[in-house]
Amino acid sequence: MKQQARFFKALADETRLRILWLLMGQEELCVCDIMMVLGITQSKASRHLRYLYNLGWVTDRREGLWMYYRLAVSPGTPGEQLVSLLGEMLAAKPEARVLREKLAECLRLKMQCCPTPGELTA
Amino acid sequence: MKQQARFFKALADETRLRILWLLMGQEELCVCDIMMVLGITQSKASRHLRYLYNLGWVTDRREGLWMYYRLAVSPGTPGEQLVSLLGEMLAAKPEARVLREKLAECLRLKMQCCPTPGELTA
DNA sequence: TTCATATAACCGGATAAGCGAATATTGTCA
DNA sequence: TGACAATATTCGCTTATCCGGTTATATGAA
Repeated sequence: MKQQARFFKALADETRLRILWLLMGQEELCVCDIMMVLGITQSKASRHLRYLYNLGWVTDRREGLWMYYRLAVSPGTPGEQLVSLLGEMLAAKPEARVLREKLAECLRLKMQCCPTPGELTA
Repeated sequence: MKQQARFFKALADETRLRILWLLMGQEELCVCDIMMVLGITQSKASRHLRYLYNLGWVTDRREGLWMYYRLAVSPGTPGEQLVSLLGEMLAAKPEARVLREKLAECLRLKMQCCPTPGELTA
């Protein structure tokens, strides 16, 4: 049952919840997106993303200098049920809505000034 | 979203998971039941039960010297969904089954040697 | 009241988690 | 190759968490 405790520990941190929330609303995000939207340092963003990666919550994909992360929960697994539950819990929160709006704005600006193939198809 | 992080933090500890698991299988339990089944100190059992109590996961009921705790998740809430998800996750675990068996044995012995009205109706 | 029992609360100490700053790694381009 | 950019990792540091042991509180009985 130590395994289960570690599983929930991933959700026991506000920053990681925010990251998962952003990834729920977008196919994939790079580290700098998350830094900007959440207003956190690069080291903090990267550290929590690696944490989630090591526990299997997200996968990564390198594209040039950028590392893109995306949610990696298989349908029917506890992880998937938990993520959708988390989504329900946060959908009502104004704070969470604001994050989604900031994300959309951030992605819009990015695509406008320096579009990449990755972003155009996403 | 700090609230949600605290919510999941309750499940980020193996002892608390075990306690919730036991409470899922029984109407209510007193502190000494949990001490015995999990093989932990009184201080540890009480501490985690108060933790769960303060976060609203369980309610307490005093009956003489004993404090009985029971799960306090309202149907349809995230808490209830989470508890049932946790139940699914643990049901397959041999370790969790063993705990339930130890609990049953422990309650059987208790009822045999010193039955109380509370236990007889439960 | 005094004692015994069950539980809660407190107290250090050990361990783990989180952080920013600095550094290392990896990939790109000239 | 060297310079640069995005990300990962390491390094101290601070803070939070968990623990066993102890003490305090509450209840019931003698």
